[in-house]
This record gives sequence, C-alpha cells and structure tokens, in this order.
Amino acid sequence: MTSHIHCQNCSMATLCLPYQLSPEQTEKLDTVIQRHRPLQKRNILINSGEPLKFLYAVRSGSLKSYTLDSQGSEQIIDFHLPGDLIGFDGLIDGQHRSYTQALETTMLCEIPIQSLDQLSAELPGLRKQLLRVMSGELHASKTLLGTLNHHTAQQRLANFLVTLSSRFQQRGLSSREFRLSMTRADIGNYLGLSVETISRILTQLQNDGVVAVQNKLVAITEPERLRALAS
Amino acid sequence: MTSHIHCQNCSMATLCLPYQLSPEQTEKLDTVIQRHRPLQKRNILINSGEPLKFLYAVRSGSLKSYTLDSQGSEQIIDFHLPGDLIGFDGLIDGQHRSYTQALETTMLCEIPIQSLDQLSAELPGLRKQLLRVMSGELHASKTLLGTLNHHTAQQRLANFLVTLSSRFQQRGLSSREFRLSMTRADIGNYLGLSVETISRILTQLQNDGVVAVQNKLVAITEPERLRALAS
DNA sequence: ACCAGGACTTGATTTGCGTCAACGACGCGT
DNA sequence: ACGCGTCGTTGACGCAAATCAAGTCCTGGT
Repeated sequence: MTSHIHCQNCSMATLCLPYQLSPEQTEKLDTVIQRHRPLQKRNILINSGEPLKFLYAVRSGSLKSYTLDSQGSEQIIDFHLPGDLIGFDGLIDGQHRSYTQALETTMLCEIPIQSLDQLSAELPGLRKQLLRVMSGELHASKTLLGTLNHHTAQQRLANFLVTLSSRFQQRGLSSREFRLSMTRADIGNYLGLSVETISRILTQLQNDGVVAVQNKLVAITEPERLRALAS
Repeated sequence: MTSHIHCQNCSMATLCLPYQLSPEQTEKLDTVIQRHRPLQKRNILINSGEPLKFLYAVRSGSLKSYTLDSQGSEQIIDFHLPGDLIGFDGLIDGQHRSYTQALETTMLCEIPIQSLDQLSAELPGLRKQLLRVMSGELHASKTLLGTLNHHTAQQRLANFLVTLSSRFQQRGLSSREFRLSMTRADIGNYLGLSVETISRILTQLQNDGVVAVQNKLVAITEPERLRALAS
C-alpha cells in the first residue's frame, strides 16, 4: 500500500498555500484538499467561462493558460510549474477567465474555494499567504508587461530563460539545465514573437556560447552573460 | 464647517473596499482609514523599495505607476483613476515594487495594512472584496499582456481608449468625452509604442472620424467603430 | 504679457521582426 | 520498422513602427 499524499509531506508546500502554517494548521488545510486524477498532455483542465469552484495547485508536470481572441486564436498568458496555484483570475466574478491545458502529464491538487474562504477566516497565515501569492502573480505579470513593451526579441527570450531558470531553482531543480515542456510556438506566442524568431535567437544564443540547446533541453552555459542580455 | 469625508458618503465606495459591506461594517472600515494630504502634480506618493505600510485609494485625480529599468528609464505599468486601490504588488514581501506619481492634483485615502488584515478576519465581505479587487487587477494585467503581444499600434491605442472610456463610465463620468491626464509619451510608454506613433495614430483616428482630439481632450464620436478597431 | 521649456505634430529614413516558403528532424501510432 | 504529422530550422523579402530631424503649439512661471 502506497503512502497517501498530503500537504504535510508535499515537497512543494513552501511555495504553496501551507507556507508558514504550523503542522496543525497545515493538517487542517489538507483535509479540504482533494487530489485530482492525473491530467494527460493536451487535456484541458479549465475552460474559460466555467464557474470557479476550485483553485488548483500543480504537484508535478506543467500547464499553459491562454485566452482566445475574437478570431479564435490563442493568447498564452501563463505557464504553470509545480507549486503554482491556478485560478486566481476568476475570483473577481466566480468565473474562470481563461483556458488551462496540460503541456505534459500533470498531477494536481483541488482546493474548494468555499472551504478556503472559511478556513482563511480563522488562519491569519493562510490569509496572508493567499494575498502573497496573488501579489506575486500580479507583480510578475506587471514586470513581464514592462519587459515585453520595451525590449528586443533577444532580451525577451533571454529574460524568459532567466525567469524559468530561477523558477526551477526555487523548486529545487537545476537552474543550469532544464527541459522546455512548451513548444517554440508557445514561447513565441507568450513573448509576442514568431516561432521563427524564437528559433533564430536560440541558435544565435547557442553560437554565442551562452546556452546549449538540444531540442527541448536547454543548458545555460554562461548564466551571467544571459542575465546581462536579459537586461 | 465642511462635512468630513467618510467611506459612508464617498461616491467611489462601490468600486472600492466598502463594496457589498453593510453600513455598520463600512463604518468600522472607515475608522481605520486616514485621509491623506492632497498630492500635487509630479509629486511622488510611493518610492520603489519602501516598506509597505498602507494601501492607498484614489479619491480624485490620477497617478501613474512605473518601474525603472537597469538604464534608469521609466516603464509605466499602470494608470490609477478614482476608486482604484494602489499597493497590492507589495504584499508579497512588504515592500513596494514600483514608483507611483501624481499626474495631477490628487486626493487619497490611506489604509493601514495591519488594520485591514485584522478587520478582514471578522468581515467575510471585506475579505472577498480584497480578493475581488486583486483578481480584477490580475485579470486586467494579463488581458493587457495578450493585447499588447498580438496587436498593431492602432489596435493597442484603440483598446487603450476603449478601456479608459469604460473606466470613466464605471465612475459615473462620461464615456464619450474625457481628459487624458497623462502625456502622449506616457501612453506610448505604457503601450510599448513611440510618442510619434501615438500622435500619428490619434490624428489618423481623428481623420477617420472615430474620435475628436483637442490637446488633452478626447471625444469618442463613434464608439462602435473604435471598439471594432480595438478588436 | 512674455518668455522658456516641455509637449505635440509631421515628414524622411532605417531597421527589427513578421511573413512566406522550403526543407529537415523528431516522435507517435500502427 | 515505417510513415505521417507536428515541430523546428533556415533563408529571402516586405512592412510596421522606431529613430532621426525639424518645427509648432501649449503651459506655467516671472
């Protein structure tokens, strides 16, 4: 018999809602959380317009969130890694505002909004962490806005790689070498660039000796220079 | 003797924290809120890096928020109108993450973070509204990201005007005619376009009969066509 | 009322990146 | 193991918007 998964023994707990909760408080939180069935690559977790009943926490794998514009084409607004929470943008009116789709096989936790609200009344730490996480997302989103608005294609891509790298590091993974679970087209869409430009700049960065790319695998050979390029 | 300003008689209450609070609850909230001295044009309310002690609510006037990049140049990330709340991006670590500067003479309310947290433990409606407001900002920011990434200069500017127009309408002001408190350079910076492009597209929109522009004053003569251009 | 400095407009030129096109390389399903 | 579809790379070309430049119009301060 395999041991069940609980917040108490989850390696992502420090990035997730239990952050700074006591063991007893974490256990309380754990009781309202359901483990979601694994989501296969390309499967959709959330459709835009659906009522918001749960927040989701990523346990493993990765996903992308996107909206559809009037012509029906994707606009990617986020990539989610383990430890990330999904669904905050729907709190405004109880409806999800975007689609969320698995980029690979993905494990999730399901957190009922209503229980979360009730619990946050009695746990100041949970309240604080909720605000922290949303504030962090808000900050990331606004920083990205500034980055995209005022930087060249090379700077945008360098910035994207640096940000990914530091997110992997926060999660206890290598910041030097990682796998891109999204396609080049996804990256381009997210950064407001064409696939061709992403491809060209990756080979250029490789020729400059800043990174080494092999299909989905990226190794950052000179982190300092990459960070300088991200500017 | 002039009547004092309170949340109870503030015309922005429905956009602000008191939304959906009972009169008694609003009064409770009111007791922890201070009215800030008027801020003159170009004065700075918040410096990046400062400890976050208060949230601010705009009573009248307007402000811009921006970060400075490594070369010290401004990256505008937000314009704030009456009813808006300022400071959420600092909740993550108790530090403001951007500068906020008045675009004109501006009146503000000052809300101590700590009192707000305490109060939100006992008022579910306040808790909900806090999350709603942050969620709304998050959504707006991500929508803007999609817009800027995938649209032409004309679409961006049209979108900017439509968004401003609807924000004025929410505030009980005319959606057809309003004053731009920010400069063309500010708009360009915000939208990732040059001043010249903003200027050219404004005259072009005017020649097309969609808007009438006179210095800072904008009249939207054909809202439908403008909305279509925003796509 | 005037002057100075910033804000705005308009035109000429350049350029970074998108688009189009062709091809090569994976990887998944049979 | 093979073939087909998606993904990725590379090159040629065109265009939207940046940059450069010059001039006019506001605005606020004396």
